[in-house]
Amino acid sequence: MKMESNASSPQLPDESEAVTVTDVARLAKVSVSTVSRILNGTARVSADKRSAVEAAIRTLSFKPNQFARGLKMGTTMTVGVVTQDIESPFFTRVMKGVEEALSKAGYALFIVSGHWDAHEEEDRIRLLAARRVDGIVIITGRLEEHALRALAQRQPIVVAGRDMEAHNVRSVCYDQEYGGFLATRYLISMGHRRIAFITGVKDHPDAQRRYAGYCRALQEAGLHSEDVLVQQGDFTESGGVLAMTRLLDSQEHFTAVFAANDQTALGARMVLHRRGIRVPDDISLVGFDDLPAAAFQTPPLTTVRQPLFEMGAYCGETLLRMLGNNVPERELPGLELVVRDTVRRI
Amino acid sequence: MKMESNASSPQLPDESEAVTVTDVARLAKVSVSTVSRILNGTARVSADKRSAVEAAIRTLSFKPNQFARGLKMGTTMTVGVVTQDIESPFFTRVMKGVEEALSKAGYALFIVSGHWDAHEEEDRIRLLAARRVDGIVIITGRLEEHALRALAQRQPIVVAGRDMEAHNVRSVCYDQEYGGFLATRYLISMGHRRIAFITGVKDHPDAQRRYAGYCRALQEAGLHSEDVLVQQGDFTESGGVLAMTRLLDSQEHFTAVFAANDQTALGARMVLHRRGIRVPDDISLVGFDDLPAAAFQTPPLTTVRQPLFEMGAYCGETLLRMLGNNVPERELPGLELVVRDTVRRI
DNA sequence: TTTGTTGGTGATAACGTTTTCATATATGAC
DNA sequence: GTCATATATGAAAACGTTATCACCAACAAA
Repeated sequence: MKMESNASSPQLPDESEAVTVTDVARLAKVSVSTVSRILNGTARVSADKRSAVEAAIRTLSFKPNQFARGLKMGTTMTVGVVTQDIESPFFTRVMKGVEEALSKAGYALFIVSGHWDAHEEEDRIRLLAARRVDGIVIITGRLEEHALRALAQRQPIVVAGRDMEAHNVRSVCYDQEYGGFLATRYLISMGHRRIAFITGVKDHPDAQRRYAGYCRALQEAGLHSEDVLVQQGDFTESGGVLAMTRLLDSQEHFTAVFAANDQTALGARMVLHRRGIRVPDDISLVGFDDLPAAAFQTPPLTTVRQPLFEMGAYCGETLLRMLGNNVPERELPGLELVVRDTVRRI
Repeated sequence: MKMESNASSPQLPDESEAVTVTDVARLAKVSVSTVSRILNGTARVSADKRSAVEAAIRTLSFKPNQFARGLKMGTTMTVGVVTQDIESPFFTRVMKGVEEALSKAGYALFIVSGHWDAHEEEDRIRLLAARRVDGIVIITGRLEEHALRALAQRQPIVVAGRDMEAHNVRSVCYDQEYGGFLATRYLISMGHRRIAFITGVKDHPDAQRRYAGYCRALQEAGLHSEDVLVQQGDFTESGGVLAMTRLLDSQEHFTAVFAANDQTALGARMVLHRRGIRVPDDISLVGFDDLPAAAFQTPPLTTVRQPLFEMGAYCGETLLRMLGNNVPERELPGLELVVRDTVRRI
């Protein structure tokens, strides 16, 4: 059966459906110009012709060919979204915000993934450019600033999770240092003194800033950070598993762990459970991001909330404005500590 | 600053970059036909002209306009993917598989979301059709079969998580009834007799099939399903919370819960934790899907694994074949029980 | 020399829109 | 009744590609 249908259709199923404005015009007994005018509301036409055309459009179920339109108008009503991992809850949360803002305005989204590889990322962005997208939203990419600047000559770019200003480039980001500070200060306020830290991806700006916040909070409390309590993670669950294992095996004493993001915290949490160490009774844990899943952990995870969805929506709306749409600027909520059940007072 | 740049650019940043084949032809001192021939390898051209054209393309950094090409050729090298929730781990796992298969073959992905609303879903699919995508992958949509059949006249469709056969339509799905059976039989084999079930979205075929499997396993063991132990869920965490709460409040006795998917299980798990009920010591729990997060729950969740990524890749490759590409057929692994730590023998 | 057969090339006609320009008709002012 | 002025319409020219056709060499076969 599969073979049969496979062989039988050398893909011309739509040939019967090649309905164009000319067909509509012919059926409605008007010129193509008139049809186009009605389609775009670009001039007034008499009521009778209008209804005739609308009827024709309906009976033929005509949809204007976006390619022809894009070719003629130079605008594609399409924007590209660049992510690193189409599956990561962090990225999808932001993407959902972007989608919300843009699809409402009639834009379609090309979603491409750089898979954390700068080379692949650049490649994908080129693909977007070749498809003449009207704009691009990049979610914490790995591209250099100058590359971004060059890209921005073709179409406006908004980048989330980075701080840069250039012609045709806007950016949104939260104060990651402050977030790290917030989490650590909270742990200190709950009586913790020896606080371990599991870092994010090496060299990633966000990871570095959160670490800086951790250090500052320690310092302001008269404590000092100890290298032996800082372990390298990579923003993934399994990275958290590895780091937590090293921490435990080091035999160092600590009463709390601050993980650079929620996924890392989840990995760490699992190792603790495996070893029979209770959270928060034996060790306290705080994460970062407040992913939707954080609230459903056992126990629910205390974490620093980044309004990711709002950030995505903000990006989308900013792009819309750069594209000439009139969208009001959105108030962006800040970082905020969400206290749940993984920290104990000692 | 924002105002300034906002006002200054009524979006014509690429006007300087409007380089076409004509420009290339002029610079290389050949005709546009020759340029096109070189671009597509559609006929042989002399070596000297070829190198001249290639040099021109490089110096102008020319990228053929996909719109013009699409208009002329009727093929867009674009496929649409329709999901219900761009953020749900279930959908993103499948999507990642689709992306893997298709982007490798040079296709770009339009990703749209129906938000669980049949009306919106149809609307989005129309949008895809207007953009003349070469094919569509639908992940467990809500559309009626006849609507799908109509859509398939325009372009080939592959639908994941449904079982239907039609002209220009392929489908992949797992035996959900068997999955439900597998989970329930396992619980029975571990000595459980009173097993609660939290269902999925009402009327959703998968949800119904899993329930059927649950009933069959019970029956084959000489037990019978009791309505009071079956609670309505909706495939989300909060649905699981609600259902579990009702179950507990009903004062019915049961020793195990089978949740219609992992997200539901997570919600249920949280309620149990809140009430001080231990898993698996007091109550056993099994989920469905084996989402990446399931392994990182505490304790790690016993569940029925659906190879979602593989299913997505299979869909992508099937579509590729329907589009005339020569891709070998992939062996699709079946459902499988993944035993972790949330079920206790009694 | 004539005739056919290549292999390489350039004009030019599509593809399906939107937009400009010109034209016909109706409306009013003198 | 003539002239200006809207108002509605259609013909035709883009947009940037690819594909068809026709052409011109060059060369082999007669």
